[in-house]
Amino acid sequence: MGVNQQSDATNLDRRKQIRRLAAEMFFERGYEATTMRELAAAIDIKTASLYYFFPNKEQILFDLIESVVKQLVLGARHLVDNERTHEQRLASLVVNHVVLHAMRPKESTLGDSELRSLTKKHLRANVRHRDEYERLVVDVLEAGGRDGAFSLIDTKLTAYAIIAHSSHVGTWYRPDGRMSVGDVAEVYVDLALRMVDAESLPSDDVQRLVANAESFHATQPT
Amino acid sequence: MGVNQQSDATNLDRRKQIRRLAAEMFFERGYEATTMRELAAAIDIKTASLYYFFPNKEQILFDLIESVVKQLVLGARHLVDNERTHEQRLASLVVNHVVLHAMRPKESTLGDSELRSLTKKHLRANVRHRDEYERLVVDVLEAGGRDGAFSLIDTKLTAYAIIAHSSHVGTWYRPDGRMSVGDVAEVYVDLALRMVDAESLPSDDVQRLVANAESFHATQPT
DNA sequence: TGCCACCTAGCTAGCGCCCGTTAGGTCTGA
DNA sequence: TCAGACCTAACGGGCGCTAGCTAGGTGGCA
Repeated sequence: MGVNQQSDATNLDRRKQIRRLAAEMFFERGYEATTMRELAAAIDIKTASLYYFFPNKEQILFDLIESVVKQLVLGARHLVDNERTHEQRLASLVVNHVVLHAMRPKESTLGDSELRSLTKKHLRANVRHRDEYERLVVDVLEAGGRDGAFSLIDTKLTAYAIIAHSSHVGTWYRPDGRMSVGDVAEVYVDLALRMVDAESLPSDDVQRLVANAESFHATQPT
Repeated sequence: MGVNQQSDATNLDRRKQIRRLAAEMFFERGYEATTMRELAAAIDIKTASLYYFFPNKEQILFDLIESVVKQLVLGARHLVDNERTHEQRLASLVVNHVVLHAMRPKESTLGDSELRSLTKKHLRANVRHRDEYERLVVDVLEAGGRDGAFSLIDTKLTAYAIIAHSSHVGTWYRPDGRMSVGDVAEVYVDLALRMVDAESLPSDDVQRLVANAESFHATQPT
């Protein structure tokens, strides 16, 4: 071709470009329904060239799913460790979850809907991360329960419920909708606090957490 | 073959058998990843014979998804209409949702994860049903809010959250686990009532609803 | 400075396989 | 005898992936 040498300014990180478009297509059509030919066409390279950057199709999916769950755990630890009260710590978890799912809805959702397409090895690796994340949530709930800040109906199911409905944000949130990420996060924090029968947090507190989460996830490698 | 004439006792409802196995395989491997050949092999008929019962693959998926969402709406109306207080009416919705998702986890989950594989026409039909269902939940919440029985943070997001985390039951519930359907339903009812800041319901009340829901969904055509 | 080995980022061509679906035949019980 | 419930055989096409090539840089060293 010769014409395309500098077509993109981001010519140097084709990998990132592939991942971005793959996330979009896997999210919209599903992993199995997306073909390497379509993905290549969307990027305007030949199919075989994808294999220069990734060894196979499944590795692209795994990279996407893995990066999100790692980021989720990293963000959760980072935010929780800075907070003192049980209410603030639970709020950190919810804010982290909602903000990441609103910032990267496509990749985030893949981790819920396309796990079955991973190889056994990759699936195990991912389940380990998800268990670790679940553990984090359960620990915060239990600590609050022990100290009397929370009244828990069922710790594990409460953790499941908070994670499940917070993840759902990725499927309906639109940046140009009626609510900002901060608004959405505030609602979900309030809901979570009610679920454990805790005091509500002042809005300023939540917005501070949202700002922290946004800057943490914006500056992270990927 | 000649040997297989009466192989199953349910020889007459091959359609049901196909649907049951398709639900299982679509749930476990995904719709796109399941082939008509595998499905036929699991039933022990030839691939072409599937086309005697269904015109194409997508119709099987649509039948499964559609039957669940219809059942969901039917059950919700049936249960809600019999209850008087706002707390009982919200509890009805949650119980109906949880019981159906625990009774038919595979079909239920397809309606959340495989919608994108439907044709445009079928998708529209399904979205109409889902919107109708969402409307039902929103209406119960708003009525409770108007009468002061509930204190709502955000009606629509609360509805989303309740639907999302109650649907999640389908992915983790096992009949031989630590909790019965009744136990699970009770937890989710309590969580939902907390989310709207309402009084908790006596356990007897919830168990009565569970029994109603179970018998309603057991005797329904499909 | 000039040359050459090597690297990066693609490319062409095609292999081997599996996909959903169909046309048309056959067996069996009522 | 005839219709319902299957079957055999195969079509056309798309799939993931690979072997092997190449144009244009980059770095080391004679």
